Amino acid sequence: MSKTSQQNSAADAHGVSVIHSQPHGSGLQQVPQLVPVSPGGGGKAVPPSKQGKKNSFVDRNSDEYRQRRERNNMAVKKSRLKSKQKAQDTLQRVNQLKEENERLEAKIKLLTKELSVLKDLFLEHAHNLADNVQPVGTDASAANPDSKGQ
Amino acid sequence: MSKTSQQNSAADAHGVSVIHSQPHGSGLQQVPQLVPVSPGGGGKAVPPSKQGKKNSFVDRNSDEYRQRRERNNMAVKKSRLKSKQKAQDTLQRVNQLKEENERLEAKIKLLTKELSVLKDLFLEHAHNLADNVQPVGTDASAANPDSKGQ
DNA sequence: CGCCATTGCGCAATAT
DNA sequence: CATATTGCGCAATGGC
Repeated sequence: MSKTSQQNSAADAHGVSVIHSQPHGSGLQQVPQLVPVSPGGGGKAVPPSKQGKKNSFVDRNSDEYRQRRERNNMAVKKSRLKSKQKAQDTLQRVNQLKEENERLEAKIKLLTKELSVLKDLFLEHAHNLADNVQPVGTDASAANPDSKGQ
Repeated sequence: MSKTSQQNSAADAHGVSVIHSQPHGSGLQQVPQLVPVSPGGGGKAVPPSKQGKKNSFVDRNSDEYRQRRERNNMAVKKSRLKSKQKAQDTLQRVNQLKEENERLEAKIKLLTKELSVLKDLFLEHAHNLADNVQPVGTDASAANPDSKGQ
């Protein structure tokens, strides 16, 4: 479980790999050192003959290469960490929303209850009007025991 | 994408790799073929010739090995797919909860409005009682302009 | 052109 | 012993 290490080569498409280099050596052999790069679509493989200086091969020994690799490895680690972090945040968001939801449901329950109480009061009052109360004003329309919901 | 076989080596701990080969050739050399496995025990390096059956080396050419690798690769793909799926589900869950939340908030708004209307009616009625109405029954409690909030 | 970020992939160690 | 997970490096590719 640590990192850094060593070598190898590949052939076909890109599924290659290996690590390499470490301070303390262990220099097993190296093998080709130049590897065809890019599997490309239907491209065949290495053009038989030449390749000026920078053809389609990669010198796995070059400092350039190693540096590039190391940088990419860092980038990859960083990116993955970020990704993981985001996933975790999302999970947290879910819990947060769930809590918020419960809070809202509770509030709804409360409001509903209050409404129900008030409506009952209205009904009761309407009954009172019908049973025990008489309008006093000059307008007779008030004698109407009218109670409607919502 | 394709698979099967091939190369490379390693040294220190594990960070190796490579893929295998391909039907059509590309037979770059092979190098060691036997790789020390596990940092663990103090195995030396590859014994030039044989290795009984199971010493601390891995024959990267063995069918056993290749089969094992292939199975693991499948498992890995499967696992990653599953993982991705789960992450996506979580995201979906977030949106779902957000919608639910909006729905609840709307409902709260509505209920609050209704309550407010009813309370206003109560107040108005209470004023009517005070201004134009007189209780007729034997019960005096009806004359009470009582309105309390929340 | 190069650089960093993402992403798919295989390997190997380890967890289940 | 087999599969599932996980950390890691490589290479291709996308975006700047």
